[in-house]
Amino acid sequence: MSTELPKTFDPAEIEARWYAHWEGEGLFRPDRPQAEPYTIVNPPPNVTGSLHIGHALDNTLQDVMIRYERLRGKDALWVVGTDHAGIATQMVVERQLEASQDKRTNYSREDFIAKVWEWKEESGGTITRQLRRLGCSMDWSREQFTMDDHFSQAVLKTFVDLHNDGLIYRDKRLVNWDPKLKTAISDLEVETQDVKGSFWHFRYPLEDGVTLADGRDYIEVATTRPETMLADMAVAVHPDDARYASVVGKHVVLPITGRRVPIVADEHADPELGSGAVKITPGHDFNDFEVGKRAGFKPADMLNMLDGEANVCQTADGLVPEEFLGLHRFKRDGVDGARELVVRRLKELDCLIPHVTKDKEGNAVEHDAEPRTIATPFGDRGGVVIEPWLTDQWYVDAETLAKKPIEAVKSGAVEIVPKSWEKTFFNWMENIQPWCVSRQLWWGHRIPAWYDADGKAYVAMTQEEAQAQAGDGVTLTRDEDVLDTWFSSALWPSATLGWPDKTDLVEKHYPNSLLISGFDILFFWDARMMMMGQYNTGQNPWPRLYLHGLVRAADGQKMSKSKGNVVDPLGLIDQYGADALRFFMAAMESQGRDIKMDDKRIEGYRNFATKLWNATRFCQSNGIVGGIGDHTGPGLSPRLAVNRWIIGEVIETRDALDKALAELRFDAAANTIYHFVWDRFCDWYIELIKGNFDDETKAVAGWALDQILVMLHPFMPFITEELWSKQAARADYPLITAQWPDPQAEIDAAAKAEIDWLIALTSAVRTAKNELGIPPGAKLEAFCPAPSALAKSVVEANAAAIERLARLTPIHMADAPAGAAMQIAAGEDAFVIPLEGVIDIASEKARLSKALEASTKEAKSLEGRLSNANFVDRAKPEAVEKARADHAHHTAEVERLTAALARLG
RNA sequence: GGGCGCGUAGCUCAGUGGUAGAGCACACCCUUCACACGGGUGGGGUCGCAAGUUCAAUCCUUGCCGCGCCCA
Repeated sequence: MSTELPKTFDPAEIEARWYAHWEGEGLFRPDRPQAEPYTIVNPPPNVTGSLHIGHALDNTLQDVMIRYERLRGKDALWVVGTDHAGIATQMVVERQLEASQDKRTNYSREDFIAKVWEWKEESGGTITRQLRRLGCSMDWSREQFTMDDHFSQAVLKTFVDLHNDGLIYRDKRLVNWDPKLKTAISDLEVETQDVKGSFWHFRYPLEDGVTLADGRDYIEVATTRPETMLADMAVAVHPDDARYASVVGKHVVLPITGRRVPIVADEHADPELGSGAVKITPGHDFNDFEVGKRAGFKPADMLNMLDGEANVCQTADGLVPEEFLGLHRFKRDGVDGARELVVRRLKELDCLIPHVTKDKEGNAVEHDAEPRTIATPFGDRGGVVIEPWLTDQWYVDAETLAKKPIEAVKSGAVEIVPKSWEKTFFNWMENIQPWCVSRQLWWGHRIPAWYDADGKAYVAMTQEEAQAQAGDGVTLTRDEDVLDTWFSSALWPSATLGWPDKTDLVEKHYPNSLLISGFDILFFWDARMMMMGQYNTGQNPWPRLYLHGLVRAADGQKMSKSKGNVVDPLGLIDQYGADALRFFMAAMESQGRDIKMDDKRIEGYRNFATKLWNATRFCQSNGIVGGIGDHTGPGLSPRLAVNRWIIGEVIETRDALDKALAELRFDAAANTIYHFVWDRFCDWYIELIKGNFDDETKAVAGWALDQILVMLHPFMPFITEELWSKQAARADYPLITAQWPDPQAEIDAAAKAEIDWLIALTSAVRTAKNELGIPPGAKLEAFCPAPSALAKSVVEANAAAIERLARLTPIHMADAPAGAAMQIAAGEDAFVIPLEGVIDIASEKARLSKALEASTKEAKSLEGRLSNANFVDRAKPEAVEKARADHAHHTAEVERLTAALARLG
C-alpha cells in the first residue's frame, strides 16, 4: 500500500526527517561483514572551518559514489573527521583572548592547549553539522580528529620511524618565516604575488685603492630589498664578466656598517641584469644563501639582522648602527622602517645612484629608485611578506619518499583522473624540495625530540625512551615545536582506520578504494598521503585519485571573502533543496573544468525534483504502488509493448549509469538519469499508459518507478527516499540500503521498435498540426495506403493511445479519398490526413516543400559521397553501410514528399 | 621562461574522424482531470583563426590570436 503524498514537495521538512532517520538507524554503514569493501576517506576539513561551495562539490561527488556502491551491496565506508589546523585554530583562540585584552603568553602551554580543546568542544563542529545538511552519508559513528590519542600515536610513530631511517633530520638553513605568525612554513604555504615595488641602485666603494677597468672606484649593485644590505656579506659578479675580472677576490667596504666584504665570482650574477654585480645577503635570500655557501660561508656564520618579527637586530659582528636596531624591516602602518632609513642614509653618503627619467618637456628628473613589479612571497595564512630566515628546523627527505609514489603513478598502480594532472604531479614530485615540518606553535603534535645540554637530539616515542638513549643523569629538554598539520593529514587514509594497529578495519579498508579531492591540494595532501602511505604501509593509500576543479562565481571569478562574491551552499539548500544543489554539482562536474555557479540551473534541477514528485503522485492516484518484484525485475512477463519497452529503457539507463560512474563521469551519470526520468518515463511512458491501468501495467509502472528511485538516489537522496517510503509499506527496507537494479531480462527490440514508431507518429502529427495552425486537440481521421507490418500491428494494438496522443482516429489502412490533405511520415510509413476545407493548401505545400528541400539536399550529399570511389574503398565498412542506409531513407523521403506535393496539385 | 587547460547556439556547458547536442533564455500554441517549478512545437551555431594529415576534421598535427591556472 502506498501512502498519499502531499500536493507540494517541501524539501526542508523531508531532508531533516530523513537525515535523522538514516543516522539514527545506523544506515550510513549497515553491518555487511561479508560484503566487498568500498572505502573513501573524506578530505578532513579544518576544525575551524565552515561549509563553503567547494566542500559542497567535493562531498557531493563522494556521496554519489558511496551511496552508489552501498546500493550495489558493498560494505561502503566513508570516513569522516576534521583536522586540527594548527595555525588556523591557534589563531582563532588567540583572537578570542585578544578580545578580552588577554594573550596566549599569559598562559602556560598546557593551559593554553586546554583552552583550545575547550574551544574545539564548543565550536569545532560547525562544518560536520553542515555536511549533514548536504545529505552526506558518512560514518559519523567513527568520526575522527587528527589530535585524537590514537591518531597522535600514529603521527609520533611515523616521525620516529622516519628519523630512525634518516628520512627526517634537523638542519640549519633558510626557511620561509612568517613574521606575523612567528613560525616557519613550508614552501607550499607560500604564495607568490606580483607587487609594485622599487629597484634601488647602490654604490659600494672598492677598498684598498682598487679600481675597475674603466677607472671607477666603486661597484654598482642593485636591489629590491635595500634594508638587507645591513647583513650583506659579499658582492658577486659573473666569472666570465670582463668588466669585473680584475676585482674578483678584492673587497668593498659597505656604507653604513663599514663591513669589509669580498667580491666573489659566481654564475648566479647575471651580466645582462643591471650592472651585472649583485649584493649577497646569505642570511636573508634563498639565492644568496647558495652563493654564500659556494663562497665558503658556513650557514652558522651567516649574518642575521632580523628577529622573529622581522625587526632589525644586531648582527654577529656588531656593525649595525644603533639607530637601526628595533626598526621594522620596512614601512608598516605608515611608520618608516629600516628600508627607508637605509635609503636615506645611502643618499646622504652619496652612495645612492638615482634613477633618471625625462618629464614631458624632456628635462631629466631624478628618482631614488626605479619602479618595478616584484614577485613577492606571502604567507597563505598570515598574509604578510615572508622573510627568509636562518633557523634550525626539522626536514623530511621528501625526495626519497617521492620515489615510490612516482613509480606508482607511472606504472598505473595509482590512476590519476583526469589523466592530464599526471604531468603536474610528476613535475612537482621530481623536483621536490626538503619539507620543513616544524612549526613554532603550541597547538599540534609536539615533536618527539629531546635535547641534551649540548643540543644533541634524541628522538623517541616517549621521554623515557629518549632518556634511555641519552643515558641516566642527562638533563633533557623537549623540542618546543609542533608538526605541520599536513604531516598528520598525510596519515589520514590509514590512521583513521586504526593504523599502526592491525585492526580489522585496516585489514579490510586499507588501501581505500578512491580519493576525491580538489586539484588545489594535490601537493599539500594527496601526494603526501602517497608518500606516507608507501612509507608506513608499503602500499598506496588508494588505487585511484579523482581531482575536481574549483567552483567559481557566476562571472567566472574565483570566490573569495575579500571580493565578497562567496556563495553560501546552505543558502542554496534553503532556496532549492539539498537534492537540487547536489544534482547541480554532479551534473556540472565534467572532468577537468571548473564549475561556474548558475542559479538558473539549480532551479532547473529543483523543477526536476518537483516533476518526479508529481509523476509519483499521479502514479499513486492510479493505483501504481511500489514494492512490486525486486531489483531483478517486476516478477512477470508483460504482454504489452509499452511495458516491455520501459523495462528495456530501465536496463539501458542502468547500463549507462554504471558505465558513467565506472569512469567517474558524474555529468554523464546525472544526465542519463535526468533524461530517463523526464523524457522517457514522464513524457512518454506515463502518457502512453494513461487510460489503461490494467494489472500488468500497474505492476510494471510501479516497478519502473522503484528503479528510478534507486538509480536517482545517489544524486537526490532525500526526495527519492521520501517517495520510496510513500510508494509502499517497506519500513525495514529503506531506499538507502536498497538494491541496485539488475533486471534479468533482455532489451526487447521489437517492443522498442514499436514504441519508437509510435513516438515518431505522434511527434510528426503534432509538428504538422503546429505548422499548419490546426488546434492541437483536434481529432483527425487518417489513411495509411501501404502500411508496413510494424504500422499494422502498432495501430491495431495501440488505437487508444494513438487517439489520445496523436489524436488520430480512426486510422484506415486504405487509400485516402481525393482532396486536400496533410501528409506525415512515421518511420517508413506515410499517412494521409484529409483536411478538406480545414487547412490552407498553400501552407501545407510550403511545409512539404521545405522538407523536400532538406531531404533532397541530404540525399544529394550522400550520393556524392557514395559515388566517390575513395570513400567506398577506404572508409570503414560501417560508415559506408550507414551512408547507404541514410541515402535510401532520404531517397524514399524525396519520393514520398514529391508524391504528396503532386497530390495537392 | 617551463607546464597544463580552455575558446562549440544569446548564456552555462556536453560531445564524436563521417557536416553537431543538453539545460536555461527566446518565439508560437495549449486554462488536456500529476505537474505552469507544467505540456506541445519551433528558431538559432562558417564548433576562435590559418595551414597540414585524411576519401572525410568541430574532433588528429603545427602555427597564430584570446582567456585562465600552476611552477620557476
